[in-house]
Amino acid sequence: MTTRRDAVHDTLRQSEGFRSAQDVYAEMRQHGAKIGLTTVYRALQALADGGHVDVLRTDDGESVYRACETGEHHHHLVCRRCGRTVEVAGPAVERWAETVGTEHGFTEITHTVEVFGTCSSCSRVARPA
Amino acid sequence: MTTRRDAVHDTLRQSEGFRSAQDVYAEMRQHGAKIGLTTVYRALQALADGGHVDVLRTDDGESVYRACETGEHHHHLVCRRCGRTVEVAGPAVERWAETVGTEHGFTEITHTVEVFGTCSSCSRVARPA
DNA sequence: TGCAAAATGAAAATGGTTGTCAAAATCGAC
DNA sequence: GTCGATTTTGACAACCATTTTCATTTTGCA
Repeated sequence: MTTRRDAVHDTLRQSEGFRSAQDVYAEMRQHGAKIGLTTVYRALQALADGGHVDVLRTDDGESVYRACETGEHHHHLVCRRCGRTVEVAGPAVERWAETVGTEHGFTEITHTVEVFGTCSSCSRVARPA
Repeated sequence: MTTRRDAVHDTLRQSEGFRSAQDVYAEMRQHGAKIGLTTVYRALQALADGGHVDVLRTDDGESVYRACETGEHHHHLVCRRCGRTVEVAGPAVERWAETVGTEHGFTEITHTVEVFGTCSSCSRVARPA
């Protein structure tokens, strides 16, 4: 009962960066897969719930997904131009978040951290913002 | 030409935490203000563009706004239950983001950092997740 | 005062995402 | 293998925050 979900997962794994549900759907159809948009959404949600893929929101509110190489907690360094993504660890940040939260009497502390930049390839190609 | 915008800004300033455009609109109408939803959206965008308010996205894709006390770069510690928000500085995080980006050959580095938790008042009231 | 430019807002359009529901695939028991 | 029950699927419609449109009102300024 997971053929579809695996197919979605595989498609995601073949991508360098974060992809939207619609992206994944379009790509799968192009490769001849018989799958509906609804199913792609459901598969991505299931994968995200199970911690198999990471989710984040673009500035225009789209959810984008990425197959993580590691199951451990990590953050992302994302190229704002081409979407290429590097997984990075930040023990110092984890500690900082925990400390800051505790200092103000907060409990059950979580955090979101994403770093954006222009990767070396992209900055070589075009300079203007 | 800024009466409306100021009114929106004021409404935002009276709030403890982040508010959605629809929230702000509803509240202004309740207080008798004659303003359209479109204008609220436009005002919030203008304020955000001008750096007068901070924007972030909720998990369900809604944009929420908050009047910052400081114009300087800072992050937020947000209570996930009541929305109460504390502005926090994190010099260590700034440096970390910059370093991590540079190490991987990225330029023009920016970052988003938000910390979530349950504030002391809320954790006293109810325990379950 | 007059008029051009900007602001306003009601209503319609947009678009990603979710809900609905009937058809198809899958599973388990016999 | 077969049959009914359960799950999965996907076309389509519904949702809803946000944006666009556009006609009207207000404002800026000579």
